[in-house]
Amino acid sequence: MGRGKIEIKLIENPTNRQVTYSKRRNGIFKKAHELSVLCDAKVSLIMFSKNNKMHEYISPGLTTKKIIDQYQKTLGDIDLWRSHYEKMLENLKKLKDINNKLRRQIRHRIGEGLDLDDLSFQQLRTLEEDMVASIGKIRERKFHVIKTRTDTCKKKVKSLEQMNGNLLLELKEKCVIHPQFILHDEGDEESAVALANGASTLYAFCQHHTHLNLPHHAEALPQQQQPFKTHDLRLA
Amino acid sequence: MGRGKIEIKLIENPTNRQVTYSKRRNGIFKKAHELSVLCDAKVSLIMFSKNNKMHEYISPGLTTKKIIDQYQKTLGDIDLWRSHYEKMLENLKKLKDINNKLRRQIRHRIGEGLDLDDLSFQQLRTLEEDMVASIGKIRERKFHVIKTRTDTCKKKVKSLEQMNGNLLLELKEKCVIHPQFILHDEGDEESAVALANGASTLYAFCQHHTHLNLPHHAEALPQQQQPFKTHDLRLA
DNA sequence: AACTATTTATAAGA
DNA sequence: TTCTTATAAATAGTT
Repeated sequence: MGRGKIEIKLIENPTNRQVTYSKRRNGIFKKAHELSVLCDAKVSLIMFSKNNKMHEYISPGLTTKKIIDQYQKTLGDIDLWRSHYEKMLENLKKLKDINNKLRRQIRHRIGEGLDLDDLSFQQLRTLEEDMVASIGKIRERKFHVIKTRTDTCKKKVKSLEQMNGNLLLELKEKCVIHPQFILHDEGDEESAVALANGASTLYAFCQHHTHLNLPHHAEALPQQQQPFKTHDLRLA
Repeated sequence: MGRGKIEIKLIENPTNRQVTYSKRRNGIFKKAHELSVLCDAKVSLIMFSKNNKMHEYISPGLTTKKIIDQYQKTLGDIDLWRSHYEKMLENLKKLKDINNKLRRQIRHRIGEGLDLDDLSFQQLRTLEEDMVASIGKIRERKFHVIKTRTDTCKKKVKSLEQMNGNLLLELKEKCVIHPQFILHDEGDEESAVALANGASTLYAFCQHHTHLNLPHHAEALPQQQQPFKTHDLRLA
């Protein structure tokens, strides 16, 4: 169809080839569209020119993805992507199931009414026993934590007592050698002595530093270790 | 191009449509092939007829997969598949995270040593309090279950006692009116009396029927209600 | 890109 | 479906 008949073989002249590509591409797109409309067919036409420029036609109301999906469905399960995709879907489903089971288990352990309803008596007993054992372990750990912190605190108190005692002695010595260093504010010296004796103000420091949140009345107690001991008992 | 000009709109007559589809499909395939050869283009042409019959043309030496891959590469990240795929990967990751958190929560509640290590003292206390409360709820439920079963069992015992009493009376009456019905086997009559008195054999039935799994020594107890009561206490 | 002589595609009919 | 054929449409070569 043209001034002369042509042989169907590669057009060597690049310009000619490009022109022909352009013309025929339009022709084929037009025909694809006519086919879509006339026969209500789904058509996907993708092409790449020799210089890899892409052009596509797709029937109205469709996406290339839809066509390709249908294509792959038609060809069957050879498609790698699809199987990969479906494996992921399966995986997703499994994870969701496991999640639900875990949630249910937690709700059982929390003791949520509706969820306990589907446990048998025997299951309830087992659950209870489990939980008692678990609480035991948690308490053990709790005691371990508080023991460690108490010990650390005690050590700090001792070292501070020591340090303060030493400072006090040094201060007194200095006062003897250089009387001009004697403090005029008696209050200051009193508190220094108090510190050296391991007074309760040290507890305030200790509490603040370790975030133990002891009950307030504990600050008034004179003995060093008692607050922790009573606290321990209260928690047990 | 034909005997008459046609309007480009759906061909209503199915036969005509099918014929046109067939002819034009061949035409378009021929053109696609000519384009491939003349211009060394890569062409993928996939179509589905109205009745979903598939036909495809692909340039010589290519596969549809190759074309589709190139198509997706060209479209780059707009690609629906890829984004879908990546969304799924994200989803998968999230689910796994949730899973791990749930597992960790359970391990905390079970009291697994290594996992308790990363809880603070305050967290341990809260966890312990939670668990005590949960155990309370579980016990409540357990008591409710056993109460229901005990009640049901009691009712059954009563109704069976009643029934057996009645049967025994009826039997005795029959023996008076029709002496030929007197049983020759004394054992049978004895067990009938025993049943009427609500003997322990009823417990055997009751236990089997309700799956209470009472401790064996309970069968020897003479009082009706004691087994349940002691069981209750033992569990509490 | 536009023109146009020719080839090609195809609608309708058989 | 396939063949035929009149006619519409596409396009090769030219401008």
